[in-house]
Amino acid sequence: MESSEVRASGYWYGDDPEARTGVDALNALRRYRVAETAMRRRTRSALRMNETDMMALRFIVNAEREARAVSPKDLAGYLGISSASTTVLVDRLVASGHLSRAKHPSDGRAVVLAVTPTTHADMQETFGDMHRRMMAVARQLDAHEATIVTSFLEQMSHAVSHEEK
Amino acid sequence: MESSEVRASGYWYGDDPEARTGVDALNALRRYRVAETAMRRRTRSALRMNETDMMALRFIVNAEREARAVSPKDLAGYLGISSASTTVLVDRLVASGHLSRAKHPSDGRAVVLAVTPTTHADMQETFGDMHRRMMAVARQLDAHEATIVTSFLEQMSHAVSHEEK
DNA sequence: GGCAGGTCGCTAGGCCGGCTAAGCACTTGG
DNA sequence: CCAAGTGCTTAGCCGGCCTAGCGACCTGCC
Repeated sequence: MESSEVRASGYWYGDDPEARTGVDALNALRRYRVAETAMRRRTRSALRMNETDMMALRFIVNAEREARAVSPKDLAGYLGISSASTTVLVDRLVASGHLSRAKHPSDGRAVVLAVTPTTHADMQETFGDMHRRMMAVARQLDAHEATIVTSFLEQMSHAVSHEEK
Repeated sequence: MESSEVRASGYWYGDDPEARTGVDALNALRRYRVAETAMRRRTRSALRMNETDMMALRFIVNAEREARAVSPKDLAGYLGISSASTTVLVDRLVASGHLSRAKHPSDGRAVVLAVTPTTHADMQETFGDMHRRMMAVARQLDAHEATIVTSFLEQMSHAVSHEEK
């Protein structure tokens, strides 16, 4: 209904062809989401793995980075799936050689999960470059710009979360 | 590895407590994604519907807004699922009273999909407020800010899409 | 010390939503 | 006017989630 005024607010940027409006920013945000979703799908199919399995591996890799042990229960909580589904998920990842199960040193019921060295390297390779590119873009922002971007995204998060009227 | 310098670049904002860095912006982007994902899950469960069905309805509603007829084939293409799955999806949505099938006026093979008035209203109600809130945030940006935000998001999209080295 | 109740992970079985293959109804080009 | 193409559907399969329920183990109370 308001598409006719989309480009109407260049009043103080004059007719700078680079001038953008808030609506452009909104569209860019939508496009980013699409790009990210596509990236996830690509990664998933490249590694022959579903989204949940991906997230599980990333979670465990990150936990290992800070020397934190991960149990199936932790994983289930993080992923928001049942413990039964988690068992099957871990089975899959063990079968595909990405993960190993080990007994918990002090609790006989518990299991400690660890990624195999190969997988650790694969994850690094798969996400390392992308993460570096994103970081490079982020670092280009000066404090002024970072504040604007951060504030915009925080407000958008709020707009999206705000279920109460 | 670089967490120790996260807040180190406030050099020209001085010690303004509001000053942010690119890394903050990156984190805000990640948080936005989480918020959006959560919103989708909430909506889905509120409407007792899966993600694909949601997207299908939104697609059809938007198409109707611009008086464009939607066939199952169009839907399949948009959603990236097979025509068989689309048939079943349409069956579901017709059964739940969200959608109706009608014969195409000139092509006897084709089907035209339309949402029921109730659904149209429901969708409006469900997404209307959120969309308005997002639009309100977007409109607060002046051209300068919008340019910064848009450029950041475009570069991030690129960073994420860039699969070729 | 030993048992009652809680916790952890597993197995079994069901459902949902995707897929491919194949078929039917209709359109269209030679 | 029929052969090939197109749109949608049906049939049957599979992956990944779920709940229910089990055995092994831990722990707090007597």
